[in-house]
Amino acid sequence: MARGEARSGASTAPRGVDVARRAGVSQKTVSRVFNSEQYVSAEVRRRVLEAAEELGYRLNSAARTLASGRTRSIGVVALGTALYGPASLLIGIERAARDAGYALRVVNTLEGDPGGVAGAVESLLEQGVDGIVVSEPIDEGSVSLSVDVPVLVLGAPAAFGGPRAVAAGVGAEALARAATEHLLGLGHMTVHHLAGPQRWFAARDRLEGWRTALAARGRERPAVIEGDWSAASGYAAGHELAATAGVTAVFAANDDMAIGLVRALTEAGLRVPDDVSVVGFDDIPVSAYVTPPLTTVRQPFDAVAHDGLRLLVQAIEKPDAEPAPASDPPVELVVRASTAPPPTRGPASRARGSAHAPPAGATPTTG
Amino acid sequence: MARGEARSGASTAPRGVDVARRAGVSQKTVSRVFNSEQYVSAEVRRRVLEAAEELGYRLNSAARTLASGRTRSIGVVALGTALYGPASLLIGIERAARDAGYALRVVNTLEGDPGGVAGAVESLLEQGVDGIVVSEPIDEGSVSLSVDVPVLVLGAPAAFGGPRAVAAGVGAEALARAATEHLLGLGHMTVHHLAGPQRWFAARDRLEGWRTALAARGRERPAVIEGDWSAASGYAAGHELAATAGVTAVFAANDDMAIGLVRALTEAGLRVPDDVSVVGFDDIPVSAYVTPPLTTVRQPFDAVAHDGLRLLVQAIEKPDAEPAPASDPPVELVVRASTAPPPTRGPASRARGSAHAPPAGATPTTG
DNA sequence: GTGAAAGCGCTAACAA
DNA sequence: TTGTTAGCGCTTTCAC
Repeated sequence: MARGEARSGASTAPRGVDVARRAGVSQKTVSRVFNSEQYVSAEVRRRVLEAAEELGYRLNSAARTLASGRTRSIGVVALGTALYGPASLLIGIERAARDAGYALRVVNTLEGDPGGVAGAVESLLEQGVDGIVVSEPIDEGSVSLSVDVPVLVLGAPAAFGGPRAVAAGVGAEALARAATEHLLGLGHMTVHHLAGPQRWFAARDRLEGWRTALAARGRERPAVIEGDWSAASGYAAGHELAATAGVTAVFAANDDMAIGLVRALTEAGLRVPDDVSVVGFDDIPVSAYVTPPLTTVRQPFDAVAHDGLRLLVQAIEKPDAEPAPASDPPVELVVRASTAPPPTRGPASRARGSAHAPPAGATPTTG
Repeated sequence: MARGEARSGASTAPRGVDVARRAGVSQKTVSRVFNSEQYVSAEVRRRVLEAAEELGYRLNSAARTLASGRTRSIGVVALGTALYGPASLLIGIERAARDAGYALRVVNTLEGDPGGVAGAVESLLEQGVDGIVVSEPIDEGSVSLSVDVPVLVLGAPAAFGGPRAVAAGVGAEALARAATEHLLGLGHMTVHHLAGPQRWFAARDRLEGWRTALAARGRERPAVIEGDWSAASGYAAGHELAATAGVTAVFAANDDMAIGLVRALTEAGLRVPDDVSVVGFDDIPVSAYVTPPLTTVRQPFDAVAHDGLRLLVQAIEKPDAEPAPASDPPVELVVRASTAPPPTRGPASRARGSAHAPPAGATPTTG
């Protein structure tokens, strides 16, 4: 059947042979030009490019994939891109993938989705990808994935992605430790922790960092309150903490919860940071402008996405090379106005209902 | 060359014929089963499925695409997924696409990217997509795109996506009008507007809604301040507005700017809402927990993504059918504590440096 | 209901 | 430096 006839699916788009005919070369030469292979004379290249331009030629990626076995694309399994962290990570991944010459296929797995991560991976495999990024997964208790393409796990143990997976992370544990140490350094006897949902590896890492920092100083470890990342859960936790004696410092596992927490404390008549200091996690865009401006910790999403993708691309293109270890991302604590030394007089002296003092400026201080 | 030999790219994955052989049928029958075609006996279907299961067979999507001309995937051009609106929209698009049986290819175009939207579209076309979603584009002054697949434009005029494009939107103009009317209804003589960057269609729509609401009541239209969506720009605008006489109500084009704005006003000694009322836009998760809880407007991202994708899929699968018009999304104003009637005494009576009264609870009131 | 044959548009291997 | 040949694994068409 001739091209352009009624065969459904037959498109009218120009093919390599059309360009070849027009340029007076073989189809293979057109292929060479579009793959930037060597051994094509400048003159031939020019003619091919010109012919392609005139025809509006575009490589057919399905044909390419079928013939070469390579898709030149990377699949991403993302969870809850509504959250600041995962969303930021996705942006970094997209950029890094594009820079490396890979297109992106995205599957979102909302928490509680049937099939979960495994199902998402399966669907990516069906679409055809050269590698897979599992971004900030939650622990579903499933056995590790077994796939035949390289896997990069972001923000979780490499083992999560199967035996041959590589991993990269924001170093959440070190960041959490820094946040906790900042509070201890201000003189607080201990630090309470408002944790994220413990099904998330990201939440566990932060808890672990907090625990480590307290242990290093031999401090008492108060009971952990577990939130769900939302400001609403931070708010609920805040009311709970306000009713607890001896709370002078709280490390929240993300900024949203910290903001809800601050609000609840304030409503309960506690001043932040005079009575209670609060540290968040993420450095979301508004955290410098809430009242008081939030001391928080900034995650190096770009660096992590970039590093991680480098590992993944290496695993795809040079499967035998030893994977270079991911570099340790920098710890960046942003000190603003929600933290201060503990109150010198006991909690009994807390002035209920008093308004808090005008906080310091919103300009972040990096340390 | 036999399968499994050294030809690079030759994978060892089972093919349709392998399944066919095992099930004792032809390869075509395997294809029928996996495409849910009719005219396959239950017994044959069962055998095929069983054989496929045993072999771990998976359809090869590149081969499918090449043979059928259909990719079963949709490309998304997203801008600045770091922002709450675009990120939320992307989640909705992903879900709607998956429900419709399409995979997603995503290209991020950061503002100022060379090539911009046109370049992103070109790269999607190269990857192979059956349709394209342009999500919340900015006006780059480029002529409209001309592509040979259906285009859905989200949050901008359909014309932006070319002659045959369809469009859907959050109804930002109506939402902005509602926000402005809420303030006027409280008794404010006029409402100032802190606009988003006017290269964004989304920002223009909000400005237009504000303008319309003022015009409808014949009110004076104050000079517009243009921000860049960030809390920092809202903060700068806030200091500017604090120095302007007669400002009693401000409508900010998003919540981040509103939060920065509130902070600047507060620092300048103005109380929100006693001296100045502020309305945001988006209803970001923390807006209920900042001080005071922010009155804002909620965008129906899910509904829009869903509706829009329905249009796009229809354009892909039934190109000749008349596109059903997108339904008007609901207007949802969330009234919290950042808005109140204007101060009865003149601005001169504003108590500089006084702390603001404890705001009302953070529970949203929908109206 | 099922099967055989002919491509889809490209890349791999080898020849010239 | 360029061309030839043979598939990649499916879907399509048409025959049975």
